[in-house]
Parts: sequence; structure tokens; C-alpha cells
Amino acid sequence: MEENLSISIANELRKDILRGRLRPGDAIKERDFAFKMGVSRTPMREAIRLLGNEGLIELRPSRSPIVANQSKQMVADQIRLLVVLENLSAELACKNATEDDLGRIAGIAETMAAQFDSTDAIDMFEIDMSFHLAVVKASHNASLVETYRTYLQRLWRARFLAASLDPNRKRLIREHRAIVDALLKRDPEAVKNAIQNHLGNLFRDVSNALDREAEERKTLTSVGENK
Amino acid sequence: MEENLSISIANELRKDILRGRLRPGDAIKERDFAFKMGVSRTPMREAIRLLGNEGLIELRPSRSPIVANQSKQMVADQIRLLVVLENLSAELACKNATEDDLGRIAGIAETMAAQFDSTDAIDMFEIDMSFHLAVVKASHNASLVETYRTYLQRLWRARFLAASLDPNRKRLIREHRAIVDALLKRDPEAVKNAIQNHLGNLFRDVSNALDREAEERKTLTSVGENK
DNA sequence: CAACACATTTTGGTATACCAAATTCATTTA
DNA sequence: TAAATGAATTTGGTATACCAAAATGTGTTG
Repeated sequence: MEENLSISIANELRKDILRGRLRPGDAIKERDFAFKMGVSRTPMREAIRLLGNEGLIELRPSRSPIVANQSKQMVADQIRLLVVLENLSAELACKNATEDDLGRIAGIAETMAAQFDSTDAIDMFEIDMSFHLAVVKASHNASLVETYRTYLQRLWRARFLAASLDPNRKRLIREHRAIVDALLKRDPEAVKNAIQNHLGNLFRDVSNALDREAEERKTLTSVGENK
Repeated sequence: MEENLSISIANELRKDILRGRLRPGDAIKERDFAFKMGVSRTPMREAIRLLGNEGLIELRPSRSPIVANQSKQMVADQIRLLVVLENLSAELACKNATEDDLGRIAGIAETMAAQFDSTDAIDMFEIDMSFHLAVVKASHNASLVETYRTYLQRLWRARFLAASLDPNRKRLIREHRAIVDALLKRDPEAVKNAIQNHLGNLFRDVSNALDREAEERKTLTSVGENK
């Protein structure tokens, strides 16, 4: 897609949100952000609306938009859907994946295994997410890819917090390899089982991470000034 | 959600698209449509972008946007996903539906049975779609509802064409009743079977309808002027 | 000290103007 | 008659101004 100013602004804001430089609850003041980026309100407004549609920003009447701050119920709902989308992609990828697709997926898994200790946590998490997205792309169902991407982004931060809480590298690499092996065999049941094994406790892990973060925020608030 | 000018314009355009007053391939000329509706380009532009995000309008560089004209592959992809979403909603609705939810779903099915012959095809199709959406809402998973709604709208026209081609009222009412009965029993497998039975041939039916329409368009084009 | 009223600030929304790029159309030439 | 060239039109995108509504802050009064 051809990139205009609003799309490049949206890309930059999205990256800031996913990478944690903009945190849940932070205000995105249209005029301020436009001025800082040296653009007018129009493309900034359009970018904010785009991210609003993607669920990353929450628009509020008569108040500045904020980085979306999702309830545990919303996170649970999205994870429930994400798992179903990954299962569907497993089934379809077994049928439709090209040899290039499978090669790419296996390559990403190898890259993670090889570089885990020498890559910072944020970059490694991005590779992890690109692995999952590559599996979905191997389904060759464009709607599935589009919808999956939406929830991948919405859940990004929560999953990153969960991954940071329990960075079990051996388990991660083993479970990704199980998914790759099952895909290479083009065995849908085996892929689904491997995915279930990999994501089965995702909500619990994410929930724990969000609880932990809420505790930390409460501690900071009680010693700091009340805003 | 509070309705501003762009949202009400988007709602009007969406209704025109779903109801067939704007057809696939029709241009949505920003300046012309804004003038006709007595508004400026800004809310019209925002409304067009909103429908672009929803997949109902296709934006093109340096050309007027057009009503999305989906390939059969895209339709097949979307149907594949829609069925999975309906299956998930069946499972969750069995667990989470309130008695009000079930009453509402049964009520819509009864309304269809009672009013089928006295309601025009477009209105009856809308009731049919509201039945399916009510089942999904009964899942109480907000992300599922949002995603399902997206594909319900994208597939609206193709499904309406298919329904018009083979308006089998008895079958439709019977199959909806089977879904309701299975929901009342809160039997996920029975609901999934009923949905599979109901939607199992959706792609074939839709594909036939799109083929038929393409034939008709070709016939019209060969006797009319080439644009 | 709390509540109320008024002023100020912030904000979303919309209108309009302008620009550059792409497309289309018309004319000319070979 | 077809191709090329130049002019005109259409179009998306962006900047800026303005307005009304909502939120916030401040001062006064009871």
C-alpha cells in the first residue's frame, strides 16, 4: 500500500504503543502530537482514528484519546478468539502451505533458537510474534490473516508482559519446534495439539502479568502524588 | 456511541451498500457525494475511510473509491472464517447465554416463521442476519461479536444474492428452529451440527449466485455500450 | 470548607482553500 | 488511423481557521 503521512504516523504510533513507549492510559493529544511531529491535525487525526479502529487507541467524547487499557475480560475474550484463529490457521496451513512457507516458518524458529540469549527481550518477542504470524500467513486465507493480525496487535503488550514474567526459553523453543514438526508432517491434529500445548495457559500467564503490573502501579501511586 | 456527521454518513453509505443501492464497482466520488449530502469533504472522507476499514469500500490511489467487489477467493476465505466464528459462538452461547438471550433468539426465529410470506425479501434477509447475530451476541464475547459483525457485513450482499436465488423458506425455518432447539438444550455439539447443516453449503450457494450475476452482467454489457 | 457560578482552556468536529500528482481528453502529426 | 503531446480535469492529501461543547480551574459566598 502506498504510504501517506497518516499511514506513516499511524505506523509510528503503533510501534510506540507495542514497544511500550506509549503506555495504556497515556493521552494522545491530537494538537500536541501533531505539533511534535511537525504535521497538521488532519493526518494525525486520521492516524488516531485508524488505530482506534484497530483497537489500540480508545477515543473518548470531548477528551483526548488514550492508549487502550484493556480489562481482563476483554483480554480473555481476545485470547479465546486468538486460539480459535490459530487452530484454523493450523488446519489450513497443513493443506495450503507452500514449501517456501514451511521453510520460512522453520527458519524463524531456528533464528529464535540461535539468537535467544544475544537478542534483547523486545526484539525476541517480535520474532516470536512473527513466527505465529508466518504460520497464519501459510494458511493462505487473507481474511484470517487480517483478523489474526488485529488481535495479535491488541494482545501484544499483555503477552509481552507475560513473556517477560516467565522467560522460559527452553520451553518456548521446544514448543515452537513441535509446531514446525507437525506442520512439516502436514498433520492438522498434531499442529492443533502443539498449539494448544503452547497457548493453553496463555490467559493464566497474561492474567498473572496484568495482576502483577496492577500491584506495582498501586504501590507507586500510594507513595507518589495522586494525579 | 455518540453519533457525529461522519458516523451518520458512514451508516447511510453502509445501508446503501448492503441494500444494493450502491453496487460493487460503483464509484464513491468524495466531492460529489459530499455535495449531494450537503456536507463538506472532511466528514465524507472520514466516513469513506471507516467503510474502507470495514472492507465495504475499496480505496484506490488517485482514483475514486469504489464499492468493494470481492473475488470468489475472498468470499470463500470469509465464509471459511464466518463458519468458525459461528461454531465458537455456538459453544460459548451454550455456556454463557442468559434466558433473555435465548428468549430473544427464539423470538426472532418465530418472527421469521410467522412473517415470511408477508415481508419483502430485503427485510426478511435482515431478520435472518439478526438471528445469526443474536446467537453470536449470546456468546458474551465482545471481540467475537465485533469480528463476526465485520464478516456479516462483508458477506451481506453475496449471501443476499444466494438467498434470493433459492428462497427455500421451509428449509430456512426448519434449520433455524434446529439451532434454537439445540441452544435451549445448551448442547454445543448439537448447535454446531445444526449450524454446519445450515451453513454447510453456503459457499456453493454464494458461488452459484455470483456466477449467475456475472453471466447477467456480461449479457448486459455485450448489448450495451462499453464504458 | 464546600458548593456554586463564571471564566478559561481544551477538545472534537467541520468547512474551506490550496497543492501536487495522476488521469482523461483533445488536438496535431506522421 | 494511430500515436504522441499538451492541456484540462479529477483526485487525494494536507494545512489552517473557526465553532461549539465539554472539562477544568478560580474566585466568591454561605
